[in-house]
Amino acid sequence: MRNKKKTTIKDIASVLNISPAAVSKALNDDSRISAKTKEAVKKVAKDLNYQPNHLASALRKGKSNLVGVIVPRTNSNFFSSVIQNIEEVLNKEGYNIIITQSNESYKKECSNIDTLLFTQVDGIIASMANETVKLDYFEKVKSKGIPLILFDRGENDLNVDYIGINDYDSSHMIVEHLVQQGCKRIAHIGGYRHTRIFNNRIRGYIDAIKKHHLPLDEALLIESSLTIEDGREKMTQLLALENRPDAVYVAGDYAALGSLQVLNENNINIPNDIALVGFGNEPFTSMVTPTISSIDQHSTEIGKQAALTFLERVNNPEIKQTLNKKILDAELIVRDSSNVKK
Amino acid sequence: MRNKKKTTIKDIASVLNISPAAVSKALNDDSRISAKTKEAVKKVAKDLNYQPNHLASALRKGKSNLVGVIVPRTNSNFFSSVIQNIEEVLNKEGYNIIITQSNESYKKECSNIDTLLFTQVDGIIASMANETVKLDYFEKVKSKGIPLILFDRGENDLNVDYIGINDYDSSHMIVEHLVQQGCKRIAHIGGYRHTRIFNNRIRGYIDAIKKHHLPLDEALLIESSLTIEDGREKMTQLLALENRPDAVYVAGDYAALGSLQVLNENNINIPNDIALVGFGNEPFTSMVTPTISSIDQHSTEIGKQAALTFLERVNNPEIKQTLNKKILDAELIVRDSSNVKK
DNA sequence: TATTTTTGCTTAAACGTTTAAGCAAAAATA
DNA sequence: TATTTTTGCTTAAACGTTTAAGCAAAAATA
Repeated sequence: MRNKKKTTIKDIASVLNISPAAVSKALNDDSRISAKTKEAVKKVAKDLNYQPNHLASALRKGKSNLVGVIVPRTNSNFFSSVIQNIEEVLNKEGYNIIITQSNESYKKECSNIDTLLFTQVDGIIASMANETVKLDYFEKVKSKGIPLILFDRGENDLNVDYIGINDYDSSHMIVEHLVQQGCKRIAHIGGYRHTRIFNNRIRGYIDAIKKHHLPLDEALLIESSLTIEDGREKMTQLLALENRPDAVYVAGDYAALGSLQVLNENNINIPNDIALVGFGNEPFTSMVTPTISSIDQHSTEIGKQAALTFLERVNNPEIKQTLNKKILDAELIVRDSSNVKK
Repeated sequence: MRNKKKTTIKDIASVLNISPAAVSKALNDDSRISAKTKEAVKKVAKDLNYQPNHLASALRKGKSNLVGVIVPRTNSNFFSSVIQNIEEVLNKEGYNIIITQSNESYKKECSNIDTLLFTQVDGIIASMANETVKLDYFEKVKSKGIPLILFDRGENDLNVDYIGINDYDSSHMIVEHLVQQGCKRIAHIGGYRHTRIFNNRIRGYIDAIKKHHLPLDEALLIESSLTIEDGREKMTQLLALENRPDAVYVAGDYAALGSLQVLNENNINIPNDIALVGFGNEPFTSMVTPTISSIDQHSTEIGKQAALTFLERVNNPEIKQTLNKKILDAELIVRDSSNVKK
């Protein structure tokens, strides 16, 4: 029963003795086709198991109804949640998404962009790889004239839509919370300064420290790749100081986890000896011992906003893309690692 | 400088005063085109920033060079690693992949299949949703005549290629390990029996228990959805027994984590009072306290094999698809949760 | 009833490639 | 030198849709 030859509009047309054009219009509910014909066409289409050829219609219409999504990795609660929400919004509007991952590599990101452009996507929603400094490939997307929406990891210089949280304020929230817990020497294991969001967190940290008249010690501000391993290393480095911090704010949950492991291994009481706060609210922060306080980035909202922003762009192509930031407030989830008991 | 009008083969042809056909052949390195012409064409293509229109070539060639991947969720180390390896192998052969997630829902899985078929993928590599019992949509893929490759969660009845680990033997490995640790009452929180892999784990558990002449108590064998929450619930249920188990083998790491939380909350010593083994080797198993022993499913190898199997199918379309299982041996990673100290 | 508008289609071309078939010129062979 | 083969292209059609333009018949309007 295997029907290798695919049913086309022409097959339906010849069954009903009408033109292929009429079939196409009937299937698309054109107002100039009679209800009777529409019904007949749809019945035959079903009987013949007709599946429209997306390639042909996309080619003819110059629109693929596909949206490309690029994330550093899918294996993260934040990104997979953003993706899920992008998908939900876009599916309703007849778009499908193609997910690709850069694995934090600039080279992979470039090849992802090429792949997506090659597939003729109608737009790209992306969060940039850690490695990415050169913006040439993203400029290429822009020059194609299709919408480019960035989230979380973006870049002002691209002058496109951006959805993210307020990293600067988040740092303030964290420092304030730690001060309230009685901490007086707060360290920051931050991300790479060249990435805007991490730079904002660092700036927020510095300003908040100044605001509260705490010591702003160079040794307490460390740049990191924010992997588990690097979190371990940087925490070890902090413990080696003669004047140890009494709180550490880590700009990523994975690095915070590495830090926590080192603290536990050294029998340091968390949060009484050293309090710990992470960033990202990954599920494991509430699984480990002690549970880690962290910043929730509202992935649901970011995903929805990214999708809606794309829709607005694609439906109003006459409006020129400009820098357009939507900044959401983040939320600090206080857990055991920074909840000093009285 | 925004060049809205895309460069086509015709543009290149008119610059060089040759036919579009010659340009197409030059770009595809056809042997009947002179080196001189090829060079000229490639230079002009680059100058005009020519990007081939994938839709047109796919339509004409009847081949999209896209492969669809369906996973229950991307937010899992196992699946994201499988995907990464599928991608690596297929990219080298000129294929790109489209990732979709079913969120363990049958309905979503069906719509994913429709999307992928609509996009004219050349094949589908999938791991089935927990919910899926009816195979009609997968039959639809088969009836299209494109390769269908299943991994991890598959179904014999579909008679297609399958790559997975030996679940039956894995259960034996786990029970044997627990027996060696001195455990005498081993419980199993298993997945849904209707899913083949979970059924195999259950069968393996039962046979291994019999083999070692241990008590096969109905109360010790529980079916579960294997979420964190359900793991908590089922472990609570086990603790309520008058004759508690001294070891619990959980068929999924998330549920194992829920179980671990309940044990910790009840101040039960792991592994001395109750030993615990999970399944899947998710990264968090080595992050929690105590670390959880688990089965590694060789995601790298599964991804590669799935991709290679697809390539073999697509390059040999004349060979009829039949049930063709590639079963890899899994590996038990022993950690603190089942390492009884002497 | 004569004219205008609407309905329900058809015809033909197009989207941007690829490819089978063919042909003249050049090169190789006899 | 005559014949055959190879080279390097062109021509034309096709993949499966969509859509602008058009036209006859039916319906609405004057």
